[in-house]
Amino acid sequence: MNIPSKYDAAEVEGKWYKYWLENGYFHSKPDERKPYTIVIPPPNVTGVLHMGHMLNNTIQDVLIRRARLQGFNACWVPGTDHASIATEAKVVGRLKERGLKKSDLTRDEFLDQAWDWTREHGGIILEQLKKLGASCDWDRTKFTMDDDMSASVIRVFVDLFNKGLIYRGYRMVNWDPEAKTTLSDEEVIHEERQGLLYYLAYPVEGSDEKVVIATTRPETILGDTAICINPADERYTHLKGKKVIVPVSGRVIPIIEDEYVDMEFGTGCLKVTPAHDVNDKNLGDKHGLEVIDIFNEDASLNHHGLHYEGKDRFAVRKEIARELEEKGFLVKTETHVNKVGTSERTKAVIEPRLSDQWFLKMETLARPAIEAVLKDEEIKLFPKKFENTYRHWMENIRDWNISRQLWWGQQVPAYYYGEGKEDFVVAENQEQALELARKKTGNTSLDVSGLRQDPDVLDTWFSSWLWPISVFGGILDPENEEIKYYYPTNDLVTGPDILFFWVARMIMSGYEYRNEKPFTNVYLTGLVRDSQRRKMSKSLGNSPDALKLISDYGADGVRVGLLLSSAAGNDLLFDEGLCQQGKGFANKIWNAFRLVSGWEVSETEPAPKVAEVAVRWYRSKLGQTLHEIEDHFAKYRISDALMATYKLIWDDFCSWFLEMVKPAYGHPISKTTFEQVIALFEENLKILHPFMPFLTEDIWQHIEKRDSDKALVVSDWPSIPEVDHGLLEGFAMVTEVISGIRTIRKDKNIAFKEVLELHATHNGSAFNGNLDEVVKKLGNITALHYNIEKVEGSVSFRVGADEYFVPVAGSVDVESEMEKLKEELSYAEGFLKSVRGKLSNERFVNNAPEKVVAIEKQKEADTLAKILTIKESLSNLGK
RNA sequence: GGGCUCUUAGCUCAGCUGGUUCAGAGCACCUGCCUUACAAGCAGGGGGUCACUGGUUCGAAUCCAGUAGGGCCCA
Repeated sequence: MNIPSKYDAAEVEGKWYKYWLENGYFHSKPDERKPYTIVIPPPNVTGVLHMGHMLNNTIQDVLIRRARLQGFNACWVPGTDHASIATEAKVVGRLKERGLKKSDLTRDEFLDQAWDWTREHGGIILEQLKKLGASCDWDRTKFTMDDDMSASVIRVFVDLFNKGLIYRGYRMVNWDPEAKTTLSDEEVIHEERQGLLYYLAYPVEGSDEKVVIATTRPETILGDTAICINPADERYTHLKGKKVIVPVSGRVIPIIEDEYVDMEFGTGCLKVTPAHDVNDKNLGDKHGLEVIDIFNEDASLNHHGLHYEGKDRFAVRKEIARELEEKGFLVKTETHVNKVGTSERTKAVIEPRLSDQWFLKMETLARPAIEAVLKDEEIKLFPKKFENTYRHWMENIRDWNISRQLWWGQQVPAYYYGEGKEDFVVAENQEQALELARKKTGNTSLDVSGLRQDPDVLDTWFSSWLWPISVFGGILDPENEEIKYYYPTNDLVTGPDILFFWVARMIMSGYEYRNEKPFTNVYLTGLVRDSQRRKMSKSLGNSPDALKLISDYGADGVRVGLLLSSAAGNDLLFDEGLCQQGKGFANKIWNAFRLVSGWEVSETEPAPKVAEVAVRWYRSKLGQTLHEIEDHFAKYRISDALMATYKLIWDDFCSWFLEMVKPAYGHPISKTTFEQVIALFEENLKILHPFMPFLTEDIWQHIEKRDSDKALVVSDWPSIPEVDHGLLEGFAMVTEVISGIRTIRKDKNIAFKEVLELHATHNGSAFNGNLDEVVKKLGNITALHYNIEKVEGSVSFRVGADEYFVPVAGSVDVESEMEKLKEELSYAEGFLKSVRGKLSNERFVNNAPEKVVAIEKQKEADTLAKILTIKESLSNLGK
């Protein structure tokens, strides 16, 4: 075998990814095998790969590659979403650079621009995923704005409308004045902001009295239509039925009473601005108040703002505060911390705003989704703790505002034929709409020019909530082969931040449109943070360049680095050192391979006993570890599965096994042993492949020239070897013996090359099945003597109840030997005391299970024996 | 303000239905080694009142209550 001395990740990764693609290993089509399906959480089409994506997709790749090895028909569907707000913001930004405004373009012209942008930037992120090694079925790549995907969305809208679940409502919505669109509640982030609480005095009509209210938003007084007091508040009883004059505008508004008012907050007297606060809106509705909207869509003031018309809300806040002060209306200000809603996308402060929007009723849709997760456990969340969060949201679910005042997305399929609120029809296309409208109005001469489609588009999540169905064409053609084969999918891997946005809604659409769950397991990853626990963000600049990491540490190294510290649901504190560890691991395996491949193989050399026991032992160890790994995977503890693999390969395979089978310098290895070593190496590669696909495939192909259908990526997951527990226990004891010998070498400055002899108090039975050969080889021991009571001029150590002696040249330091023995003795005596304490406690002996008592008794016996040997050694030394 | 959740070694975290899997892992740290696969390595080692206070129990990191301090979600 001709092996390069250095592992060149960059070259290897490019080569094997290409090979995998050329051979279509990632492509799936329905067949007689069981499917294993994952749909990717579609990233934003114009985004770039960040650490969150890397983690997320590494986990998906681990799962899908393992499933592929296990013989499932593995299908990982990739794709992107159109991200209305983000993409539209970017397109608007680009227009601005050219001195253009969105309103300068027609809708179609604007959409052309958006498509241009998508074509230029879209797919970058998918190319980056390939660098990471993602084994997606690229032939299936979908985009939420593909024709069939959009058609699915429109069909679902029409269907839900016809079922009475979609309605148009005039509601208080979250308005993003920068993007000039509404946002769903979930897209609003509440932040604490330091602000001022303004105390304003409103003159009471027809008296000299003034009533003081407290507000954080003095500019909204221009939209006030009432003052509200608590009917139980005796301070204001005398004001009942009176009116006050709004400062600056001079409008006269009523004083109303409602128990909603918190008497403790501020002055206990509340200004009511129904157009700009959702609670005030409710009060207004209840008391039949006028609604005065003082803002334009960019949150500058309109004509109700009087002399502030055209100015921004924050500028007006300062200016009106000054005016109020000058005119004597401002009593005082206090600093005040309050929560302000901001846009997830644009960071703009959200303005509550009344407008016509489309809503989806959630209550009936939520019902099966609640049961599936919390009752029937048809769908499992990992980690389970998220079920509480899920429950809380689902049980308090509110209707979903699905319209957005944007152009980039699926246009709401509602067609208006008149000015009345109900003068519209909903249909999949204009022709059907026309037909419906003619029927509804009885006006047969109505034509398309009399129809006006709603200008708004649908929320991007209204596309992605159908994702597991629509990628397989399950909405447009519910009986097609693909959807029947691949749906429901198996695992979903995503972040907890979109548990409601996306996961919960997919579950709802799944039951509504397939009458079946969309996936069985939901693995929620942690957020990737930096080592100071800060969220990774562009503005902080603490997010490492994903591709640079891959080029520095190799994709395998980065994958290992990310996975090692990402216990499910725990945030991952990213540290480049972890990638370094991953790279180091790759290097370790590479060198192990170089060692093995450098051995000269002899046909005639018989397999030594030590190699024979080594092989038996490693098989057992492999079996034991595979059981652990299976268990970890079953619980979605991917990092633990990796750590178990890491220790198996590094500690057990490299440090113990290879050292045992390694032929003496200049000697060949027996053919039998060599073949066994290679076979075990291959089993390691299979287990490791999901985590480190490139390195493992490369070594696999170096081991021997293989036909294309024998690539590692499509080989088979190891069957679990039988575990010989007795052998594992014996070996564990042997490692302690070897460790004892090594410690003596170190203490006495004896080089490993220098041979030693070992004397043991037992009769050799503790070294069953050639384990003595292991001691000899790894301890560099020439002779083992059994049934020894004591050896003059030797250093001793104990493993279990047995004592071992190593004769050393020169004088033994009796003092320090005795010191060590005394320490051991006092520890053992202390231990004995605690065990006897338990055993002498009647209630323990009577109440504890027999097994536990027996264990304690065994401990007592073992410790007594140990104490005896230590005492003997001490007295021997003392002679 | 409401709900959920967490606090274990210097760091990041395991520790299941209380009992030798009970105090662990990885990294970091310290001490030897350039031993012919690997110094990105090998061998050895130190390090924790399991946040605090009570309770239940023969027995508590584990169960219960309270306190303190983080985090998340919602209003």
